[in-house]
Amino acid sequence: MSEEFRQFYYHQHTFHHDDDHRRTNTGATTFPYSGSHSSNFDSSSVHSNINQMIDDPSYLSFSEILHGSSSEHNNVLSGAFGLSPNPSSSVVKEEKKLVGGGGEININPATPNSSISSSSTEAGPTGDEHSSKKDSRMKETAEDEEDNTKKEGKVGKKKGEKKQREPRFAFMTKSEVDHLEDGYRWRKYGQKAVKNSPYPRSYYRCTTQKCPVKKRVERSFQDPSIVITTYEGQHNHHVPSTLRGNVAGMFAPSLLTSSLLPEGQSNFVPQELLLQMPHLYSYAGAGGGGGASNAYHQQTLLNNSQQQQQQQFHHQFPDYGLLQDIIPPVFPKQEP
DNA sequence: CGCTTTTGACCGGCGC
DNA sequence: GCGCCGGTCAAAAGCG
Repeated sequence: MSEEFRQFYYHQHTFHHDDDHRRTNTGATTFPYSGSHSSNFDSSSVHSNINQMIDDPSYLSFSEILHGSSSEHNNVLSGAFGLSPNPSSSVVKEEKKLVGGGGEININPATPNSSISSSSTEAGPTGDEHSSKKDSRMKETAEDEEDNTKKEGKVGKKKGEKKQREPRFAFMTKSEVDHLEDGYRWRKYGQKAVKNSPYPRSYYRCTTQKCPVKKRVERSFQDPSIVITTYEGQHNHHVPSTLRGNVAGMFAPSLLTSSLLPEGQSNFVPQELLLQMPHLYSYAGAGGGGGASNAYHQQTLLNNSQQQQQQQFHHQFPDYGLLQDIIPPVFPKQEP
């Protein structure tokens, strides 16, 4: 399982500026960011942001979502799903290497044989999210009224209790666009400088009422072409109807996941993930509906061996069905 | 005019 | 207690 945490599916994804379609926010127009962020990189704290996600035991692999248990199958999809934090999960303490540029990302422990160490100090069963800070705020807005999640945190949070961490999903994408179209509507509510990175982290919230989903978007400072997106929570609604006409809406999670994911996970797969699948791209092109609006040209980075493994995966899980072209797995690293 | 983004302030947690 | 940090708020500005 811990190995899976360190495997991020990696998509190449080139954005064409002259086809600046319906992005919902600034996207590439603000890239690269210029700010007063310090760039005194410390080699001892390399990409702590990425490590934080990868190390976080609350992240589970996609295969765990698919099959309901941890890693019988060593096939992993892009990134890491997070369900309720598992106190027994392993935490990788060692630094990982992120090799970019060449089109290949390797996130490996520095010392493979000793890379796994158990820890229950971080993100235990109660998590450590503190998104309900309004309790001490003077102001109350209508938005607050509708946000039950926050209220729960507000009311439910007692001394010594920590708020339950929401399910999370993180993945990396090679893209010039920071905020990828995913079919849902998001409102940016914050941006913070990331320590040891010249690139800021942006915070988005799903604009649908009562939907608790949030996401964070940031760039890897080691390879600025890589965007790291972290989803938190599950959508409690479908893709907005106004967006169903485009390519994103064509692949609403309900469509995709109802037969794929365990109960309760049907709205969990982020559209960004789906949109980045090259197979999906061709699928969308065939459909015609999203052809013009889908300006993404993508390629996965599977080598021959991985492709063979992919075929084996399809053979192993025939019920993957049509979805096999939408959600390819990431295969375990090759032994030399 | 309504919605979104920007951005500085603020908060709680945590380490020292 | 203090300072740092990640995350959030909300007024102001921007935009269509």
